[in-house]
Amino acid sequence: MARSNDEVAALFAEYADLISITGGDAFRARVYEKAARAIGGHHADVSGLDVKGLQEIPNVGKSIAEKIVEYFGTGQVSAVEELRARIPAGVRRLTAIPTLGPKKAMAIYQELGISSIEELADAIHGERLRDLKGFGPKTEENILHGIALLQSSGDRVMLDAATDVAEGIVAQLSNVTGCLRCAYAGSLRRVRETIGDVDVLAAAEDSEPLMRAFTGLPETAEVVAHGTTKTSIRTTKGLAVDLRVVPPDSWGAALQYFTGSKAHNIRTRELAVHRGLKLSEYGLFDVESGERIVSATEEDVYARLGLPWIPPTLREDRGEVQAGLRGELPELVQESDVRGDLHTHTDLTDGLAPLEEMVAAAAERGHAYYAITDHAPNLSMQRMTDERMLAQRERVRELDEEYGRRGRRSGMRLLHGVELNIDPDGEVDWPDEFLAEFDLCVASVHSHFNQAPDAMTQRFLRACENPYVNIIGHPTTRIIGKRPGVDADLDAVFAACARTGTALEINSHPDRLDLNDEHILRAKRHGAKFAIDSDAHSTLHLAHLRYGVGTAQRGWLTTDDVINTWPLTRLRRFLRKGRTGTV
DNA sequence: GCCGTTTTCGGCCCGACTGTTTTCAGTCG
Repeated sequence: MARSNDEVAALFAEYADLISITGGDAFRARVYEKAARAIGGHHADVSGLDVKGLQEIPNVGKSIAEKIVEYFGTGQVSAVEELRARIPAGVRRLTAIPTLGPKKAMAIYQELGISSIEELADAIHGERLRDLKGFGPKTEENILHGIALLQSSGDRVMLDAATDVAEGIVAQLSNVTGCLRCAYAGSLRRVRETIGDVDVLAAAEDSEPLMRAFTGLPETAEVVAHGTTKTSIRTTKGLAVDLRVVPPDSWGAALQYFTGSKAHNIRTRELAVHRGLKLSEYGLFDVESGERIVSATEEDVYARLGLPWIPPTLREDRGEVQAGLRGELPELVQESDVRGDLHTHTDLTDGLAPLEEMVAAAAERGHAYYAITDHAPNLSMQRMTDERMLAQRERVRELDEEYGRRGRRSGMRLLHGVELNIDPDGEVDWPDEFLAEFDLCVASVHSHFNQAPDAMTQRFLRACENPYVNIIGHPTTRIIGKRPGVDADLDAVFAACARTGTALEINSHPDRLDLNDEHILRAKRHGAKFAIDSDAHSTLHLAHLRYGVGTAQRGWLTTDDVINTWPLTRLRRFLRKGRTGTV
């Protein structure tokens, strides 16, 4: 939808980086960063706006508006091109390494001529970096660690980026004449947190028109391999996409095969062997006669193996086949089960949209309830005060009345909450009296990520014991490919959450997905409850919930585990926690 | 380069942490 917004946002983010790297005005760089964020999160497509309309977007003034118009008119922005000409693209790539910012990247480039991560690693191993002013052995160590972290996510892309590409391609191929079915399979269909390449599957009698359409897609930058059953391309953004075309009657077996996981497929093939059958991407066959028994739908294939259809998010060989055989597959939580979002921001702190716009967008999504949880004062960069928070609450109450009046079907109730900061001792921003007035409190770690494990564990336990803390936000604080999760005794934390009635968040932002599937499985065994939240900082982020739901499914969660699938009365009871009569 | 209950110029988020330095620069959230 807002694809051109993303293009412009990426361009200005790059421009901001280039300004920083070349030692330009830091304030100017920040303005472009802010504009990039605002444009990326803007609801309307910027390609259709004129200079005047563009200037209505916060942090977009005359100069930036004109650059946007220039971009859509000429395909580039001359100011950006000038800086690009001065700095190799690889230098900017260096700043993706954690602990390596624009100043160090420029020093490395100017002094040693290094403009790629590989060259940098070589220079460190050759001990050439430590001669530079401001660089020492520890810096080298940190950079190497950062490179390892960066490469641990490899060439994998985030879930949202891969989903956008895959859905776009599926939509285009579905329109090709002769295409009977088209869907993406692979790790994307299983909603893994990062995606290596996208597998698209199509059913047709004749593969030729589909293959031709595929290699001719606007997003196709390079055709890596081209055949009648399989074609591989690389998109303009560098993502590898495979298209496989199968005969219509093989659809189910092929979809099952290409969805994986490998471990799940091995398990299902074993099951087939035990029954004198053979399972491949072409179908389920009788070994004796060689005759194909079923292959048209996944349901047929699973049923013939004595299994119910297994949701793709469970197909990781984590006991789903055994559970299926016993008829004990969980009834997984679905996106449509989610009644409300319990962690969202507005422009009162670091969100992009005003309260009214966020609430309207939430209502548009059909939520039955919605919580506003802006940051609290201890995250000093957010400039929150008691007065601002109370004024926001007034406005939330008014809006609640307005939206609540729309009745049971289309009405939405608003909760006024807060995202508290859990300090190194496990304390939060406000005293009990003030906290008691919120409808709910999310509490999260935002700093001091490197505390010793014992201290970190105590910090979380203390927060859980707080009778006003309802949800631990993005519990491990990891950022995929950038920052590992905190080191704490998570089992102790999960047990404390279960004991105290504190929910664990499944933060749906594609860069976080925190808790992840494995943590969810562990926490569920402790009896903890969960909240699937968007942590939206713009109206567009509200849609991220789908990724949180997918992650929850990978953790085998049902609606009983997820507090924001519950009716409001049951949710409110949970939010009262242990505090009734204790204060 | 943007913005305005500190308002059309002069600020702009700010404090902590780290590693490199002998008083600070760079990075991060």
